[in-house]
Amino acid sequence: MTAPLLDRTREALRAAVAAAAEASGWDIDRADIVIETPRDPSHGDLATTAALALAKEAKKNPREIAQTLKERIEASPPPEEVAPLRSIEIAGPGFLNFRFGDVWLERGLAETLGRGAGYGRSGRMEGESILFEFISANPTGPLNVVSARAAAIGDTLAALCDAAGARVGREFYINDAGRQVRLLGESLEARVLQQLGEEAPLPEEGYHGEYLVAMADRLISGTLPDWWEESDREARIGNLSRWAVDQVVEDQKAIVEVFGLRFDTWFRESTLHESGAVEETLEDLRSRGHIFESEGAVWFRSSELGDEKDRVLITGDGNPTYLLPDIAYHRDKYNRGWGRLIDLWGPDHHGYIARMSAALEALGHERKAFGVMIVQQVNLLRGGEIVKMSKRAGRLIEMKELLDEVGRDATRFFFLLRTTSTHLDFDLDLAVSANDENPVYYVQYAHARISSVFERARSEGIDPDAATLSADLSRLIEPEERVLMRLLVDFPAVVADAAEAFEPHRIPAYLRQLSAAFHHFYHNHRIVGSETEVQTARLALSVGVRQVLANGLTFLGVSAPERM
RNA sequence: GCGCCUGUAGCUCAGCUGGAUAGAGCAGUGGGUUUCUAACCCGCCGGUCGCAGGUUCGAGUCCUGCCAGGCGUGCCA
Repeated sequence: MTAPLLDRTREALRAAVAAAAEASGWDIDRADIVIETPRDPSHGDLATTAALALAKEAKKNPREIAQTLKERIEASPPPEEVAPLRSIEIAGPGFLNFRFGDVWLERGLAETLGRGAGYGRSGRMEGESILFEFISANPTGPLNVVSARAAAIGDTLAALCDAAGARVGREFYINDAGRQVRLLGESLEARVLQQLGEEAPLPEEGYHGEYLVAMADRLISGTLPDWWEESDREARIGNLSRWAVDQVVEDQKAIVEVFGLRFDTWFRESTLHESGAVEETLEDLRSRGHIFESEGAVWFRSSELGDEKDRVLITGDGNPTYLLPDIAYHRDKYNRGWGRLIDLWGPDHHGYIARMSAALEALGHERKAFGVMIVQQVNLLRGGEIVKMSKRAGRLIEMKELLDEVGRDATRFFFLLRTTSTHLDFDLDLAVSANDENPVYYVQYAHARISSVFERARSEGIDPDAATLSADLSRLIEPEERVLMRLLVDFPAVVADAAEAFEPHRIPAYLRQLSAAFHHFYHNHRIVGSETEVQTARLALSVGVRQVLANGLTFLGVSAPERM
């Protein structure tokens, strides 16, 4: 696809600066030429620090270099149809500030209107294929709030990378094998027996949550399955575990859907054991020379690949540790054709990154083809106090409770507001508050407000969508209008930058900025009722703004209401 | 001990991969639209960017060392 206007413009300027430097005999890597948006709009539309970067090598005053570059660029400017340069200024220590003709922003608005719901997409990450794995909780209980945060981030990140042109997948990993699942079965057995009036203590490290009581109810209230009476206790535990896992996974699927996200795959660990992929992986590692045996256990020599010590894959009593099937799982992802794997893990897993990276490198994959984002912990605040959570005691805030109390829009918005790597204080009182203290409404309100303006226009027989076709965009000359147009031009780059940096929080930040600019514009200028041609142009601008608000909110999984 | 995250306004946080005078929201305070939604807009108040060095034309951002808080450091998952 054609690159968005801002990307094209930057590229054209970069080329012009590079050519000017080269003609002067200065050597600068094209990629090192930074073309940025000045913080202060009075410094122009775009700026470069190239002269400052060249100062050392050229052994000249940066302002002199800037002067030379300026003259050469003016002598052979970038193509008018991409970057209609109106002036170049030298400022400060040697910045080059570029200013464009009005037509530049008008083209940007035209592009926004032309691409509609597709505006924001680009080809920045074309050719990449990325599989995002997130939530991936043990199927032993309800999803909690950290899972909710990971869900919001993973889903939005995938959407952003998709918009940037990458092929993406969303995957949920179900650890339905191993000790925890067995404990789940044993815990459920105890709950069922208790309800049948028998003395049956919960296993020491079992699951104490109330949800197992409810689950036992469900199991008994129907007729107990045939396998319940099976004499072999092992078989009964196995059946209970499977049954319980299915129940839990169904619940997880349901709540995830309420949260508004769809996984492309729900991958079960057990399939890796059944298919022999676990053994295959071990043999693969062995044939590549990364396996040794010691003290009766099978080890992976991960210390040779950056891990702090070697890791056990098969324990002394012959069972695989969690690591081996997990390596097999990631190996499977590559085998399914994904070029890059991104996992979202909780902070308690950070020590695990080195060994997994080592394993995947041992299997012949590039280190940068595997990445882990640590989603930091969430503190829920109520009345200014941290709500204590404890998994062991069975007291934890479930994702479902959060959604019931706060609702999907506010929950997702709050989780996406902050950088992923920081601990998050989630103020429940603020999130549920339906007043102007709540930042969620600010963006949604801008969208609703524009919708309301359109309703008004239609009541006067004016069709806003038709206005976009006939509008003379050069009638948009007010400063507030130009600010909005510039923000619209920025949008695809904001999306692509957020995707490449894996920083979804940039989207809500941008949307707040855009909303603020619209509220400001709205306050100072009339749309419906202004002079006809101006009215048409302003309606077109509003269509563009509303479209970008909607597109951005869609990335976040937050609704864009017509009225509030 | 070692590893990871964090430390920026009273509170919660941004700061675009090293640039120009460090920004928002909330709280506080004072105003605003008889016209398309006041869940809005405008003003004021508020800063030793944890501390100390270093790198350079330039550091909140990079390097080193401290200080403080959180999490981790299993032949558990």
